[in-house]
Amino acid sequence: MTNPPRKAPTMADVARLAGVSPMTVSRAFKVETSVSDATREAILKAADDLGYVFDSTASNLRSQKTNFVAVTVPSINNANFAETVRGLSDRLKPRGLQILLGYTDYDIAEEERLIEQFLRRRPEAIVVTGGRHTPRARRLLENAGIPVVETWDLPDSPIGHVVGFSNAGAVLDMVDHFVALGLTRIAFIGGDATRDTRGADRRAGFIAAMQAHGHDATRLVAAGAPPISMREGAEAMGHLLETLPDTQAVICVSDLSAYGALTECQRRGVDVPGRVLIAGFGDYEIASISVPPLTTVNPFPSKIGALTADLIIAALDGHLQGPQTIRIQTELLIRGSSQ
Amino acid sequence: MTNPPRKAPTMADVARLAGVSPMTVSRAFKVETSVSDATREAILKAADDLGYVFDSTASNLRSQKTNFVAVTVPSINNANFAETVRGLSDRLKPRGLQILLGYTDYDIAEEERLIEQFLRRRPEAIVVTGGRHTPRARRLLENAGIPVVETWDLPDSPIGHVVGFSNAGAVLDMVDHFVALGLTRIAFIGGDATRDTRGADRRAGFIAAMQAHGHDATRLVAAGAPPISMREGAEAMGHLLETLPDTQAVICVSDLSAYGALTECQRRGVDVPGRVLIAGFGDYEIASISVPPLTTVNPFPSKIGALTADLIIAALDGHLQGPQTIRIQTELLIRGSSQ
DNA sequence: GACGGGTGTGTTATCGATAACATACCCTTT
DNA sequence: AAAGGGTATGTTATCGATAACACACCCGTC
Repeated sequence: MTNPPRKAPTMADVARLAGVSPMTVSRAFKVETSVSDATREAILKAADDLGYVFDSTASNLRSQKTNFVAVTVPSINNANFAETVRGLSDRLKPRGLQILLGYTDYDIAEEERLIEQFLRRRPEAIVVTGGRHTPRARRLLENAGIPVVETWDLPDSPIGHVVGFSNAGAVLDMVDHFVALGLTRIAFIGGDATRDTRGADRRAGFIAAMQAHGHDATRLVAAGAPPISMREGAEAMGHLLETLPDTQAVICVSDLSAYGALTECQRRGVDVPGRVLIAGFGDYEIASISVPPLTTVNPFPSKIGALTADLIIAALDGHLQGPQTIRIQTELLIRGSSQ
Repeated sequence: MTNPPRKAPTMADVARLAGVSPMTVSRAFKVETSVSDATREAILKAADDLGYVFDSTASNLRSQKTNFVAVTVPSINNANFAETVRGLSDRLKPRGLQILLGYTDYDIAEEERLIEQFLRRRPEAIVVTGGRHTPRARRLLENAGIPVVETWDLPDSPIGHVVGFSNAGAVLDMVDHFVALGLTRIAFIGGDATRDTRGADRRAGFIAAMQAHGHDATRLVAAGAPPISMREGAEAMGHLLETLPDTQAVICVSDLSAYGALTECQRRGVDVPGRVLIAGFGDYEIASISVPPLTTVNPFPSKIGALTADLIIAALDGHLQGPQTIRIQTELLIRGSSQ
């Protein structure tokens, strides 16, 4: 926008100025290639003088390598997924791999579109969130010919690699905690099961656990379409307090809705944990800071990212025989909101 | 990873199967190109049968268009910046433009590296956060030959376009609010000025405003290196309450630290707003949900993104003569934490 | 001193799509 | 019926870097 639109210099221009062949220029821009120090220095100087900027698009085509890793997450505005992306990115960067990030808005049709877009860019690997996809998306991933990693879940029939945890299992632990406290009237606040599959798994885990204990598993509050955030949690809690005021404990699909629920109790003068116990999911920062702090589950989001990166690197190096499934052990964090 | 690693089919393969020339296949994959319905249908069918996936890398090189827009933000794990990215992305998507997102960790040296990486990929435009860059980064942007937009700030000497607001001005409004309430002992909690320049501008605005009113502008609590989040806000508030217990109001660099400060008061039994008033910045969701809700400033992050996208599209269409500066009007939101 | 191996550099062909140009055909207009 | 314009398709050359191969030179070894 700023400077005259003269045509950008190419390696050939740099080569001419430095008095070498284009191939030597190409080598000078890579690390660990055999170019003498003097030659490389002269080339980099020439490149700098010309204002040359390396052109990846040409490199990508010829070398059939883009150094992209495609990543799809449900939402970009979510601390949990952001931490996973950060974990991924930080560990891929030293390998020269760059993340191509997209969000699906919790919509598998949108995910399909995104996956197709991304595969056209010829990434070295692709990471998706969750194990539920459209049939076409699944086919695209299966035929992509690159490492595929499904995260944040343990799919029944994985496409390739998996780095995840049992959403249902984590909530089961949570229910056990409440039941051990002698509680029986426990509710679950979550979003539409059709969209957020991890949320749906958590709800399913809640129902299964309650039934296993022989307790009523019908105190389910639907908080609308994902993302379920603080406001939705507050509204759902208000609804719950009005319709089922004898509820003893509430498990929320995430810490954000749990925090919303907590504030709604505070606004209505309902003591937490005195009259109602509250728990969330995700170990967001708010959960450890709020007063009282929130009981939650830590799914180690950045660890998911880091292990996914390790898997990708191992796969690209050919160090993997078959598809790997890495199961993350979640941690139940009992805090003030439930004791 | 899943299927046999046979070589991926190209347009030539599709063309052969469909009985047309590669050029016609190319046309069939674009919208609004003259290909008969019958031919296009046959081509898409052939492509589907072969499992052909369009190869952008070749297209990018030949057409000299990548349809990338590069975007750098300080942190990916920040709701404000995430909303800006979302505003950008949602409006660029219909134009077929894809975002290449990277984060700098509030470090302009890292920003320089990122900008260089991104420019190698030949984006159509580049968006950066803030107006402070290394000299080399600035030079790279100036010579990139593509539209450049600086956001979230109003730089003194912009590189190209700007979509931002006055961070200092917004805090000035905030100080006026507190002074109008008759308060004089007002503190500011923020991070290291050297890294987060927007935070530094807010602090500078605080100092200038206090001095303009003739009040003491030295109640500055340093909360460490960015990102300054809830925990840092709580720690800083604890420090403040111990060292300057007569402080009447606290302005925090963001809502996250403001919320941390609020909870620290609650833990210590210090009434907000009874004994201390608190304000934040950014209008994060927590600010409207917390009890009491937080007084804050709405900088309209998604609007910044949307207007930036509009600017980019206009620039790419050649509808812009010179560099544009769009000034966002921030909104002061007076809430329970300060009244 | 002949040989083997490493290092630095050059030459040629190529990655896969598409811009630019060319052409054939059909339909309308006068 | 000839001219003009639009539509559908084909041909050729090219985007800019680099893989693959070739080769010259230097060093040490037996």
